Amino acid sequence: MGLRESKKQRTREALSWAAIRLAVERGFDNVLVEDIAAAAGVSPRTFNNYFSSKAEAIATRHLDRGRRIAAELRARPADEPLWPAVAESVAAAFLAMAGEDDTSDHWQAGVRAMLEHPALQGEVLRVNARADAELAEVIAERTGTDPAGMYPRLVAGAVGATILVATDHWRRATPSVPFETVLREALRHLANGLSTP
Amino acid sequence: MGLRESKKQRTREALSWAAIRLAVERGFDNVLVEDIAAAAGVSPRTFNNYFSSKAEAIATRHLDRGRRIAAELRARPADEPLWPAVAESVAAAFLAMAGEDDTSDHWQAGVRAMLEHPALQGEVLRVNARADAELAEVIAERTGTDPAGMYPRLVAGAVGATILVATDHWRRATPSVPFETVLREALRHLANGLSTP
DNA sequence: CGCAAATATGCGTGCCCCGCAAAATTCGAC
DNA sequence: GTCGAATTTTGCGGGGCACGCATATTTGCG
Repeated sequence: MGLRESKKQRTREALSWAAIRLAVERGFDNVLVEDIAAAAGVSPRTFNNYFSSKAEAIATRHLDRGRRIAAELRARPADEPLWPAVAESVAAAFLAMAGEDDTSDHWQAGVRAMLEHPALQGEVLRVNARADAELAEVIAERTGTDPAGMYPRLVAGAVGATILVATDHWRRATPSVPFETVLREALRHLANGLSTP
Repeated sequence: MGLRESKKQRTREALSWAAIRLAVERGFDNVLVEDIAAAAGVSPRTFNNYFSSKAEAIATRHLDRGRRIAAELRARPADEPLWPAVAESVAAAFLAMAGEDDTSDHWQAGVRAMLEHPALQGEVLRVNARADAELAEVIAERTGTDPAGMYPRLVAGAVGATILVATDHWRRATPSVPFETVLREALRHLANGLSTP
């Protein structure tokens, strides 16, 4: 990557991170694009050269994680059975990105409040769908099924939905529970074909 | 329902329908709230008393359909196995609302274009999630599982994702295919536990 | 160095969404 | 029917967002 591109990357991350931090601290509606730009050291106009909305700047981290799941799955041995491979890929992707997260109660409460904003919900679901599409490609390769058929997309969609449910469940759990436990339980249900427990 | 409320209902539907028609005909960005309000015979300000955005006005039909699925499922015999009951409920809900749709190629192309708009994608996914939550409640009752646990939400999420995949697949299919065929194939995969075909 | 390409910025515009208060309409009791 | 209370509609105004366009600035390279 050239110097030019890596600087762009850093600006992008600074903007995204500033957007998240400010929105968690003050609430989505109490943050102006102007504030985010200032926190990242660029002009307000530049913000919209990187992201087409506040919500997109915040949700881009979710997209990165989704992409990483597909990447992890691609890197796994091709002869590994599908469900274990998926479970490990998801777990690995979350683990790899967990270090950056603040785990204080205060932060988590802020995140929960932030995620109630309609614009953010829509955007998160949208990036989830985009990640599902990438995941579907990998699954088609892995299972040898038609990439234009429904099967790979159905599996990817179910995995994406499972991650959403697990994440949501974990965020609401009181007292708090290790995320990996919740995630693996959810994926276990899925691997069992969602048969009634 | 009182006279007052039924009039509100009619206004709501007039606004939603006008929003859809205009957006399909001209494209989402080429329709102003002002146009929608005019087409429905109310003031622009009134539009936002009913819907908090253009996208919401359009997506509310999807929400209605989602709600209906939950209602159909609730109306089915409690001893029917889960997957067939779900499949029939989904099929029934789509069938019941199919009559109102324009099936011309022109219309369908317009719908496809409209659905590419980010704001609309987010909103559709959002209402899908809300419908999933209602569906989860019914599934919890039906399966006797903990409504606060993950299982009902996982099933509902998978069903919701399946419907999205089937709908999308059907919209892109060329030459066109009966929707019910696609839908039932998708649900069959799901009922099979998404095992590799 | 000096030029070409890429990026950042400033400015102006059109639109959206909502709060608020003032009309207008509806409903029920009499 | 009529009147008053409750509900709904409307107009106005404001704050903010997203983006097109032209200009300035920075960057990488010969």
